[in-house]
Amino acid sequence: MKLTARVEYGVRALCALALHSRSGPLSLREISRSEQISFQFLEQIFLDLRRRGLVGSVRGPRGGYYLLLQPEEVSVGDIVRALEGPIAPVDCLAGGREGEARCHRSEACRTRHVWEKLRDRINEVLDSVFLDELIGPKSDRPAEKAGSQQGGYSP
Amino acid sequence: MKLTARVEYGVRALCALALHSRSGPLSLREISRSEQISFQFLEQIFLDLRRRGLVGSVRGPRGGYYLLLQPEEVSVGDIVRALEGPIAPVDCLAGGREGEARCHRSEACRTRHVWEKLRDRINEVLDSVFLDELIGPKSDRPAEKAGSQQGGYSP
DNA sequence: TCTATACCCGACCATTATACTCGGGATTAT
DNA sequence: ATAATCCCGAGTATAATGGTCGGGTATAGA
Repeated sequence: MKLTARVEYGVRALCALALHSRSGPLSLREISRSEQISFQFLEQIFLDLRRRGLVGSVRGPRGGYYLLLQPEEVSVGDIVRALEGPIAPVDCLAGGREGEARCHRSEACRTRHVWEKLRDRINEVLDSVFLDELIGPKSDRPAEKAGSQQGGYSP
Repeated sequence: MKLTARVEYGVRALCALALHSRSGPLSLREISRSEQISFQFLEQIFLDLRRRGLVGSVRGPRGGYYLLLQPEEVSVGDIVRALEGPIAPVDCLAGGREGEARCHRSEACRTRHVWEKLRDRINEVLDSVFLDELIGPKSDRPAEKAGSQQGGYSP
């Protein structure tokens, strides 16, 4: 019952992006430094986030990533599913939609509805929190300043 | 966000125990066969279930395991926690109680309350389902019959 | 046009967790 | 005595995780 580091990093990184919204794209190098996340690992994570349509990218100097949606439109659930795939606490729940994919073992199906309920609650919780809540009210946020260059965190 | 096979097996095995309640202990050999779970893996699982006080054991021929509580007193959450330890979707939530164990990274704490909420909902769901619900109404249950001997499933 | 900065991406690697297996030992009904 | 059963530490094969590496390609600015 654990989330991966990918998800933790992804959420934190997208918070950074959300806080940076108005100042153009934010480079992975900067996120890596400010969030203390391995730069190369971050690259992997952002490839998925881009493929899943959560962020856009700009190449070249002064490039980086930016949110494709408003912070209040991106839920933690979106991030989790982008980085870990569909949430399914047990294997027999993964893949296929509700009706099909029934277990071959009738006994297992006794417990199936528990796992379905669990899956639904997990999705509900994760879908109820959005990036704008995570970064807090505007008054809370540090004034944006253009960060310094180079570096990149490596554990 | 996955439960382990240990938990799946544990829940199924305890259902078997619950269905067998009145007929004395049930041996792992029988559970292994009827639930198609590796016998030796089941042994490991039941060691934990016993240490955590969910089942009692009887050694020797005609021995086996039995529930220490009524089926309506054992929740799926009890089983999960017995077999996987306390539920904590991210590491910084594991160990230590509410107040202490705060993250060293202030940024991470922005997201902390999401994971706490998630953890609490997961526990709620798992604690709301009990063994008696899983095995269904009495009318549903197959009449108990003394199972045949020997065997033990191995994948 | 050159160069540095950034994203892009497949492949690799080390560590850990998982899902078992193995080889015994202790207990007890028959 | 025998055989069934639980008890238990240690080993093992596979997969997932959390990275790293070595190259691309695009592009802003000198």
